[in-house]
Amino acid sequence: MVSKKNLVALRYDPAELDRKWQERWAAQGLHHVSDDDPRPRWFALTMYPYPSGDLHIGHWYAMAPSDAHARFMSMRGYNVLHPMGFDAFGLPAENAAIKRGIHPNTWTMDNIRRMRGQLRSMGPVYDWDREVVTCLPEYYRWNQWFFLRMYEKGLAYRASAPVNWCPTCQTVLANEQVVDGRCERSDDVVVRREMEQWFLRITDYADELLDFSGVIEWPERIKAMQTNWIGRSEGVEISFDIAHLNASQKEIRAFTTRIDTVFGVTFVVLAPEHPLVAQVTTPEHRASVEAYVARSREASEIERLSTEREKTGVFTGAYAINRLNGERVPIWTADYVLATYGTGAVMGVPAHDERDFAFAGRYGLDIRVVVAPPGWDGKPLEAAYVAKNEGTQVHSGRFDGLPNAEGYSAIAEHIEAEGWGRRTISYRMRDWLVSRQRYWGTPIPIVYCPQCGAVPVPDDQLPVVLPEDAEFKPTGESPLRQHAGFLHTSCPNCGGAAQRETDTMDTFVDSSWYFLRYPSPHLDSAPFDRDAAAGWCPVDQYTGGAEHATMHLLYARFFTKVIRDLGLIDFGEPFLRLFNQGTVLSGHTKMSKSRGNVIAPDEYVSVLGADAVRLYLMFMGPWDGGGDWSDAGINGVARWVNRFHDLVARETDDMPASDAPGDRALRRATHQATRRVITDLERFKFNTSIAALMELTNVMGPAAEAGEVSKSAWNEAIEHLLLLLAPMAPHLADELWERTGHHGSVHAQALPSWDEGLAAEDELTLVVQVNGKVRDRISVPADVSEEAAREAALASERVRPYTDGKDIAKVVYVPSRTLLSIVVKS
RNA sequence: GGGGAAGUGGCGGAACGGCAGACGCGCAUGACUUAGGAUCAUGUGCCCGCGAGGGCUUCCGGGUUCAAGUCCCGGCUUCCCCACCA
Repeated sequence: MVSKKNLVALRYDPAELDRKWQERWAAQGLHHVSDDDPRPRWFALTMYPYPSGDLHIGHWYAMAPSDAHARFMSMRGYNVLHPMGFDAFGLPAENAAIKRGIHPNTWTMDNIRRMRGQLRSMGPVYDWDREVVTCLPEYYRWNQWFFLRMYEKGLAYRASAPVNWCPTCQTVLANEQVVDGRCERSDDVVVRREMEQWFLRITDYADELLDFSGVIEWPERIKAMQTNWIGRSEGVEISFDIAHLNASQKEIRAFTTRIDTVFGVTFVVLAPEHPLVAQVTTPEHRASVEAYVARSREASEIERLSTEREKTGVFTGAYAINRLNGERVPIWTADYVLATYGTGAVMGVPAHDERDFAFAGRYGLDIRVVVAPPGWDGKPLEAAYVAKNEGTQVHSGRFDGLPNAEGYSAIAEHIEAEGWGRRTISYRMRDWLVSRQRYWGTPIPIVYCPQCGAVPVPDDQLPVVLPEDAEFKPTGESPLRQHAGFLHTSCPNCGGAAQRETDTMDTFVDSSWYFLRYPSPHLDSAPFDRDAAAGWCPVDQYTGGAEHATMHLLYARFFTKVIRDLGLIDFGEPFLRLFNQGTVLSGHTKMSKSRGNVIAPDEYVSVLGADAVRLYLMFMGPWDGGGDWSDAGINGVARWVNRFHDLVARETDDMPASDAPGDRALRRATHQATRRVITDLERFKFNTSIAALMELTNVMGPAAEAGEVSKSAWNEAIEHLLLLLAPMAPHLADELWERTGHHGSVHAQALPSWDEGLAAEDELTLVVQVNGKVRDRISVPADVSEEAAREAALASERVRPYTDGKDIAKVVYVPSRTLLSIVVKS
C-alpha cells in the first residue's frame, strides 16, 4: 500500500520482515501453549473483541501492549497463556441481516476470518488452537448448561418486567438501540411495556460482590463504580396502616434511610405501577388516577428526560395511618417513585427530602420539621433540611430532644419492637434481565408444555441449536417465533406437543465465563476441564476497557461465584489483577467516521511495520491514559527504530576485544536501562521502558563513534537491547537477534539481569541547598562521607555568599540523594 | 445531585517528599546536499541580562516540612461513570 502520509522511510522492508517472522513462528509452533510445561503458569487475558469487521486502532491499543506484557512474563520464566477469541453473538449481526440481507452467521464468520488475519499482523503470541468463538454451538451449549444449573438452584426465574417497546417495529429494543428516547431504526418514540422475562438472581450475591478484600487487585475507580452500581443502602422498611381500606394488603410498606424523620410524614406515595394503586383509589379519584397511571406507563423515555424533573402526581382519595403518631396522611401516586427500587412506595417527608419538598410545594402538602437544624429559629424551611447527623429531634413524641442520629436508632428499635417494620438493606442493583427477543444469541433451553408448564431441556438434549434458516424480515417478532421447526417440539416431560422458549440470552452471558474455556477449549463433555481450569485460573492479569466496569466485570464475578457454589471451581473471583487501558484519540477528539479522523492501523503497519506501530502506541503516554495519535509521533519512533537498526548492524572489527576506556560508562548505561525496563514493564509502564531504551541507544551511538568501547561491552549492550526490546518489537528483535549470530528465537530467551554494581555511578552530584534553594552542584566520589560532603559544600564559592556571616542552624544530609540542606538564620 | 480520576514547557509526557521538565514531538541554528519534508550536530520552560549571572515556574489560595508537582485543608477547571434509588 502506498501511503500519502509523510512517514519516515525505514532502512529495511518492514512488510517483508513481519511476514517472515510471523510465518516462522507459526511454522515452529512457537506460540503453542502446553499444559505439560513445568514452568509456573501465568494467565494473561485481554478482553476478546466483538467481530465488527475491522480491527481498528483501539483494538491495537488494547492488544499490542498486553501482548508485550505477556511476552515479558514469558521471558521472565512463566508458561504464559495469552489467548484470543471472539464475542460473536449480538445485535450488529442481526442488523446487517435486516439491512443488507446477509445471514448473521455469514456476516459474523466472515468478520472473524478477516479480523483473525488483522490480529495476526500485530505479531501476537495468541495460540490460535485455543480460540473461543461464542456463536458456535460447541460454546453456547454451555451457556444453556449453566442456565439450567441456575434454574435448578432458583437463580434463573421468569417474571414480568418493563421493556423498551417500539410501536412502529412492534418489537422490544435493547437499551443500546434506544437513542435519545427513540428507536434507532424507525425513529419512533420508545415506550415501556410489561413483558415476561428471564432473570438471573445476581442480587443474591450483592453483598459478596461488594467485597473486594482479599485476592483481587483492581483499580480503585472500577471498584468504586461497582460499589456504586450495587448501591447498598441500610434503612428501615416501615408499614403504614390501611386496614380500613379493604385492599388485598392491610398495610403499605415503604423503605426509608431516614426513619428519624418518620414523624414528619405528611403523605405516602405509591409508584404508578404499584398494585395497591388501583385498590385504594376512591371512586371520585378513579378517573384522574387511571389517566395518570396510563400516561406514566406509556410515558416515553423522551418525556421522562424532558420533564426537567418536575414532580407530578395525583391523589388517590385514600389515607394511610402513620402508626407512630396515629395521623391520617393522604396516599398519592407519582412517577418520581420507582416501582423497581425498595418497595415501590415511599413515605413523604417534605421537610427532610428534596424530592418530597418539591412535591409538597407543588401540591400544597404540609411541611413539618421533625429534625431541627442547629440554631433553628422555628420558621418554615426554604429548602429541605437533609443533614443526617447534626440535627435534633422535634415534634417526634417521646424522641424529642435526641440528636437525630440517636433518634434514628431509637425509633428503629421502637418500630421493630411494635412490629411495625424492620431494619433492612436495599440495593439499587436489580436482578439481571437476560432474555432478549432476538435471533442472534443463545436459545434459552426451556420448553412450555400445556400440561407441565415450563420444563427445562434435559442436558442430553443440549445444545438447543439456533436454526440457520430463519427469516429476518422486521416483522416485529423474534425470527425464532416464526420458525415452525424450532418453535414446535415435544415436552421432555410428558412427550406432548409443546413450544420452545424463543427468547435468546444476553451476550453478556457468553463473556461471563469464557475465560474458563481457554484452558480446555475443545472439551465436549463439560464447559471446562476441572483440572485445566484449576491449573490456569483465575486469570492472573486481565486487561481491557473501563467501559466494562459495571456490566461484564460484574457479571463475570457473579458467574464465577455461582460456578464455585456449583462445586466446579474453588475460587470466587475470575480476575485477580485488572488493568484498564485508555483511549486513543485523533486530533484530541474521539475518532469517528463523520469527523473523518479515524486512524486505520493497517496503513501504518504496511509502511512502518507492526513493530513501529506497537512501539508508538506504547510510547505515546501511560497506557491507562490513552493518547493522541500523531504521524509526527510515530515518525519519531520510526527514526529511533532506524537508529538502533544501524547500531546493531555496526561493524565491530575495529573494537578491541575488551578493556576499553569507555566500557565502564557503556556498561553502566546498559545495566541502568535493563533495571529500568524490567521494573517498568512489570507495572505496565511501557512509555518509560521505551524511553530508557532510547537513552541507552543515545549513549551507544556516540560511544562507538568515539572508538572508546570494546567488543565485549558493545555486544553486551546489543544483547540487552534486543532482549529488552523483544516483548515490544517482536519481529525486529528476532531478526536482529538472528543477524547478530544468535541461535534460536530471541523470544525463547530469558530477560537479561542487571548488576547493581555496574549500574551504580562512580561520581555523584552533591546538591547543596541553602534554605531550600539549590545553590550549587558539586561532583563528589560515590562513597563520599557526610563530613567530606559538608566540607565541600561549605567551601563552595557559590554557597558561601549565602552562609557567610550567618548562623548555621541546621544541616540535613540525605545520603541516598547526595543532598545537603543547610538552614541559616537571617 | 452522588461517585471517581486528573490539572506540569509550544505539544505528548518524566519525576521512592530530595537537582522539576527524562524520553519523544515541534522549533531554531549549523553540516552534508541540485534539493530536503532524508540524515547528522548543537540549542531549546518563562522573564531580565552582551555576558557572568539573577529572578520566576508544576491550576489558584493557605498549611505541614530543612525540603512539596508529590502530603493536609479550602477553592477553580476538565474528563469519566451513575443519576428522581427514598
